[in-house]
Amino acid sequence: MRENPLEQARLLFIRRWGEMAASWGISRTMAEIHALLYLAPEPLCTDDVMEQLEVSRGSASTNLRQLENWALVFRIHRRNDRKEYFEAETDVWQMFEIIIRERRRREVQPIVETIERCLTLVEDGRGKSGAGGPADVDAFKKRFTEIRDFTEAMNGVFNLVSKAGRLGLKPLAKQLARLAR
Amino acid sequence: MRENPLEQARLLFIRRWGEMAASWGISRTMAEIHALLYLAPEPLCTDDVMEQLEVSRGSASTNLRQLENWALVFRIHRRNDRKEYFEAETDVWQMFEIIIRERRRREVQPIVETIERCLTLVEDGRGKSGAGGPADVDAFKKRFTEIRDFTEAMNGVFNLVSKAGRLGLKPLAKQLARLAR
DNA sequence: CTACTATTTCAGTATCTTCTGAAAGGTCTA
DNA sequence: TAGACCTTTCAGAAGATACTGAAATAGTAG
Repeated sequence: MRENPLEQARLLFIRRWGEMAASWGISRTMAEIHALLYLAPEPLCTDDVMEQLEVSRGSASTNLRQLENWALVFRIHRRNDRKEYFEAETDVWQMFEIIIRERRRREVQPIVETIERCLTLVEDGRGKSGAGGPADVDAFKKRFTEIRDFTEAMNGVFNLVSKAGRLGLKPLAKQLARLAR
Repeated sequence: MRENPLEQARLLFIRRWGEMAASWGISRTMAEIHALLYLAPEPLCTDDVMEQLEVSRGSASTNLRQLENWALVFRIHRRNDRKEYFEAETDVWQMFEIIIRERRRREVQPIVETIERCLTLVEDGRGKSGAGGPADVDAFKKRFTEIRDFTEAMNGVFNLVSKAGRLGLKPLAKQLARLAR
């Protein structure tokens, strides 16, 4: 079984998916479970996950719950079976949209708000005593403004790619042209 | 000094920038140093960094070195001064390009190569004994192919945004239209 | 060459994250 | 209501990451 090429591919992918996620600040085990389910031809139960990835019941439960909260994994109930089964979202563009939307909300929004606040503070500082000259104020304002403009542009790009990316480059170009008008 | 609005903005931004980076798998201190230098009106030396962020000499040295390796920070030498000073890249789009290019190389490329390898393995598995039916082979192939197509599309988007993003949406649309043709 | 100044390295430590395993909690059936 | 079965929770353990502080290294001027 282990030297079966399909099985090799499966294990290799799961391992690397976990490593990539880990380097982007997502728990390795959570990503491995996601990969396992992404490749599974049918829903798996908690014990399947525990067995295949060699993790404890607690870890499997917690990580499956998190994946469910992200809407990357769905809980499936079967008649005459008390167990819960899990199935992954398999639309890659949908996965992308979910991940970007959530991470933006949790991990980018705070800095965006902070920058707005900083711009307000900088304006407050203009002409205040001990605040450095107007040159300093302008320098700060420039730096903050540049970051804000960048985040706004990226925001637009991601929204667009989420919406039109799956359709290919042509519709993406069309949408973008409309936005740029 | 602490209640100076400019100073408040500076400290707030440095703190948040570090937090955001930490949640994306980049060392908090490294990001704080980067933010400190990004806002500094002129180059700072190691002792400035140690003092302002309250970190040890070892940490300052290591993190500055890393930022230099990323080309997000430059080392400056002054005549009649043995000390080294540091200055940040201040072009936000350039920062973006550097970060994406490096992280792609280090943390995305491995999974891309793995997927290619998986697709090869899957083809090897076709018709092999114990490998599951052709239906299984096709299912695996589909999942891997979808991820590969996605990564290729994203690759294109990032290259494009790196090149044309700073120019605004219009040139971006123009470039994209050319690509899509 | 020596003294002086600045930078790098690294073993030990601290901190943060994630996992484990077992107990507690839920839910269904007889 | 008891018993079977499954899931969740959480205190303690393990592991990963990053920091500290001091010794080693490197470079420069006299």
